[in-house]
Formats: sequence, structure tokens, C-alpha cells
Amino acid sequence: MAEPAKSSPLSELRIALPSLPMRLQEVGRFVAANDYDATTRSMRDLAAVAGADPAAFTRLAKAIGYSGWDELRAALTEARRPSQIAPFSGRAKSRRHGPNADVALVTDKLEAEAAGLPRIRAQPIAEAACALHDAKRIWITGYRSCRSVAELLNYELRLFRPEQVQLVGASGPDDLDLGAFRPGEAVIVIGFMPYTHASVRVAQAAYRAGASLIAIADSPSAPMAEGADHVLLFEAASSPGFFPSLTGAIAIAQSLAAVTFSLGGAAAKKRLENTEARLAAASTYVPEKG
Amino acid sequence: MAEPAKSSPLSELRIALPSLPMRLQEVGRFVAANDYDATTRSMRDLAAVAGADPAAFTRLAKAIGYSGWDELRAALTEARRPSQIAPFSGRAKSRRHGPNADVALVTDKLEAEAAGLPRIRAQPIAEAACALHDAKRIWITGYRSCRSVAELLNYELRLFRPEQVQLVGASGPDDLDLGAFRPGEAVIVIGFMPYTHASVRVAQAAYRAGASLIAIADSPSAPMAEGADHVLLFEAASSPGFFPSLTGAIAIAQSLAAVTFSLGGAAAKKRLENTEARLAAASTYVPEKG
DNA sequence: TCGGCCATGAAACATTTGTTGCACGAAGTA
DNA sequence: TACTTCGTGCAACAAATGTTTCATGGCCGA
Repeated sequence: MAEPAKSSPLSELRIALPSLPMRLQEVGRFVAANDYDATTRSMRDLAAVAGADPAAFTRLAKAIGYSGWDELRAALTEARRPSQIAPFSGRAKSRRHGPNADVALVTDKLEAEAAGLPRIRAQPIAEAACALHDAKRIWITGYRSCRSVAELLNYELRLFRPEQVQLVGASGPDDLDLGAFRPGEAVIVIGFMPYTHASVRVAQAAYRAGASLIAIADSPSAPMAEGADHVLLFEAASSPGFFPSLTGAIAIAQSLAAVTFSLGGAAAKKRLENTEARLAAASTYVPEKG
Repeated sequence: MAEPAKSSPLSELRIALPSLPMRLQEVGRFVAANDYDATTRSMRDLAAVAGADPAAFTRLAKAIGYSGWDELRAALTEARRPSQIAPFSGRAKSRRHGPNADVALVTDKLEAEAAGLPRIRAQPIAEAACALHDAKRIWITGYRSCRSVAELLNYELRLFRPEQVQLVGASGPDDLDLGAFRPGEAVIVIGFMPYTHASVRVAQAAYRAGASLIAIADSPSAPMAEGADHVLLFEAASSPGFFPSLTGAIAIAQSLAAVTFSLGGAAAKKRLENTEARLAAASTYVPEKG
């Protein structure tokens, strides 16, 4: 197995955790979850809160390679120390090569992802949400990498409008759904350059059927945006040569879902609560720990 | 004289500073300048660094109204505690109603989405990408809303490593895949609170199989992160009452894919070009217009 | 100059801290 | 069953912590 990065004491802890005795695991989890208190409060205090023996903390520290709790705590303290340098901002774009070239690439990529978000316009999203709110039925389309955005939107909208939201092509060939569009329904198409024929076909079908068309795209001149009632723009192009950025599209999708939910009022809230209750009853989730 | 705002112990300290004896001023300034060490290291340690008498710290605390150094330190500790709520700080949640309430909501939501991005750490992503690069096979898991992230990652990685990347559960029940994990393979699990049992099961299976485990999660103490070789953190919690934010997870996924591609070098480039050529030949895309 | 006052450092104090030795009990082995 | 190993809680330990006391020395007013 590859040598795990010893970047942070927390990661060392996490790696060793599963191979530890049960009580030590409990304590370890507690430390990982409350690492701030671990650095500030005393071992006995922590033991009292965690409901464990103080000695367990010392044993935990030794089990993962420290000489004692003091040393582990010191490591945690250093890891938590507020970085003396700014996290991002005016970071010099130096060394394109060298040992940390990968890290620089990640940094660049993240910056590129973040750069597009502030330019997203809020007004069209709010208007599109109103259209969704009024729609008797909502169809969602996205191909290739945009499929993930479409599925997220589908998932979130179905949380509170389960019967009225549907992915195009979810229950058979897309073409079957294209004939099902009706006036009073809404069709969402997500895409960016290069545009797939399939998405354009969906948009055209929606237009012809008289459904209100919402396009989430990277350009107002995108072919799916032709005839659209609402066009929500994001910036896909980022670092050249790599995959286009989808964070903007995701942000739009989530905002859209949030506002639509908000417009749904008490009824939507009720539906969401029902859904969550059902999931909880099916014990889908891991119970939260104290 | 107006009672000064007792908002933070540091401000109390600064206010009282000028009226203190000289030595206490020095110590006070030292505490204000090194408040992180003040909360973590011991009084005697601080005294040694500051070149002052340990007793001076006790006297300082009493001089500004605390019962002793312990109490002052406790106050500083609480003031420094990472806020479990509202990294939004002093944002006035004004006009929640009115004509443009929806637009305001969109704006808030978008800001919340963007806020988490700068805090993503690049180093672990680069390390995880190396692990992916070395992996003979890559499994990807995500449930509920995280499924969209998993599918995006799957899509992008398959563009240049089609035979080696696979969604868990893509070709049958998840349980079948869980037994297929092998050492030398990589398993990516994406999730945030509340965590699904299924995702935890996948993580545990990966750990037991000796595969390298990469967790993309909202907390280092997430159950899927236990035993993980790499943990990539994003912030899911945003506007309360609404769906958690996935932009951070998407940004991480895309950075991960980009660096992995970069590590692939000429071979990966070739594969990607082949894939694109095939798509073009199938006339998937709408030709660009001049 | 004297006497009171306060700031200051050093040492002694009681308390709390992290650690370790020990005993008990469960789980595994011969 | 008898023996060993290991995990665990308890209690005692030495070290370190924050606090207090005391002695010293400088400062100002009488």
C-alpha cells in the first residue's frame, strides 16, 4: 500500500482508526470531531465530555505513533494554527514546474472555477424559478458532462415535487418524451459548447410544444437558447486544454431549486419533510453522534 | 464615558491597555499579538517567549476584570472557536420580503455557494490525483445528491481512462462491486451529512480490501473518511433550511480529474483525442458557426 | 530625608495535568 | 479446562500549571 501522506495528524489518526481497539476508536472519533477542544481543553475535561477514561487519550496518542497526548496535542495545535500566509488571493503564479507543479495546477483550477460564480446574474434565475413554480410538470435535460447537473436538479426538485419532475429519457428513449411536452409545462435544457444535437432537439421540441423553455448555457447564442423563455448563463471555459467548468451550472441549478422551493411555501416544506421522514424511517442515514 | 462594547476579550484588553502599568502593557500587547498561542500554550511558556514573569499574566487578567488567567484564556478560546454557524459574519439578513425577495434569495444563495470555494485545500487534491494516477482501477461512489458529483467524475475520468473507471453499482447491485475491490485500486466515496449507510459500507469495504480510499466529504470526521488515505474537504452547509451546497464538491471533482489527466501525460491526451474524434464522427455535436 | 505606595521578580503553594502500574474480565489458544 | 493475551477502568504518581505571598527597589509627597 502506498505510504499515506502524513500531512496532518488528523489524517494519521483517521488512517489508523479502523485498526484500533473499540474504546480507542471512540476516543479517536471524538478527537477528530472536536479537534478544536482537543487543542484547548485538558485531557480530563475531554474525557468527561466524551465519557471515557483519561488514560484512553494517552493510549490513543501512543497507538498512532506519538510519545504521548502532549505531543499529539502539540501536533494538532500546529496543524490548526492560522496560516501566516493568505490562503488564495494574490498568490504568485510562479513555478509552473518543479515538485509542486500539481498543487499549483489545482490552485489554478480552483481559482478558475470560483472566478465564474460572481458573474452569474440573479434576476433571470428568480424569474425562471417563478416559471418552474407555475409549471404543471417539469422536464430536465442534459447530456454528457451536463447530465450530472441535470440529475442534481432532478433530485432536488423531486424532493418536494416528486410527481411533477422528470428527467427526459429517464423511462425510455428520449424521443418518446419529446412528444409529451405540453403547454403549461417547463423544460430545462443544460448545455455548453460544443452543443449536442440531442439537447438542441429537446429544446426545439419544447418550443414547438408551447412549453416554457429554460436554458442553462454558457452563451446567449447557444442553439438551445433559441426561443427560450429564460436563459441562465454561466462560464464554462476555464483553464484551456482541460474540461470545462461546471461549478457555475451547479450553482445555478441549486439556486434555482432553492428559490423554487421557497416559492412553494408551506406545501413544499411539508412535502420535503415527508420525504425526509420516509428516508429516516428506512434508516438510510447513519445516526448523528453526540 | 460610554461603556465600551465587551464584544471580545481582545477588545477589552486593547481598551484597558493604556491605563495599565508598563510591564502589564508589554504582556498585554504580547497576548493581543499572539492570541493563538495564548489559548494553546501554557502561561509559563508564554512568559518565556515574551521575556516576562509568569505572574504578570495573572495580574493582567485580573487588571481587566477576569478572576484569573484561566478565565481570560477561556474567553479567548471561545472567541477563537471556529463558528459552527454563519461564516457569513455581519451579513444583515434584511429584506427577506418585498418585491425582490426572490432575487435577494438567489444572491444570497450564490454567495453562499462561492464562499466555500476559497477554503478548499489544494495539497490533498494533488496527492489524491497521484493515487488515482497509480491506481489500476478506479471506483466511484455517491448517493442521493452526491450521485451527480460521482457521475461527473466518472464521466470525466472515463474520457481518458475508459476501461479503468467505474461507478459502484453501475452494472448491478452495489454489493456485487464491493467484493471486487482489490489492492492497487482506488475507491472514491462522496458524501456529506447526513451520511448514507450505503456510502459508509463502500468505504469500509474499500478499506478492508486494501484499496486506497479517497473520501470527498464535508468533515474530516465523516464516517466514510475513517481509514481513508486521502480526504478532500468541502463545505456543504450553507443557507439554513435549503439544500446543501455541492459546488465545492464539484470543484474538487473537476480539479481532481484535471490533475489526474495532467499526470497521464501524452497517453491520456491521446485517449482523450480519440474519444473526441469518435464523438465528432458520430456527429454528436452541432458544428460551430462562424 | 523619611515613609508610604506601587510595580516587579522570585520562590513557595495548592491544584491540576498527563502518565503509569495494577487488577479485573473478556476473547482466543493449547 | 487451564493458560495466555489483550483491552479496559481505577488509582496513585511525578511533573507542570496557575496563583499567591513575600522581599526588593524605584517613585513621589511630606
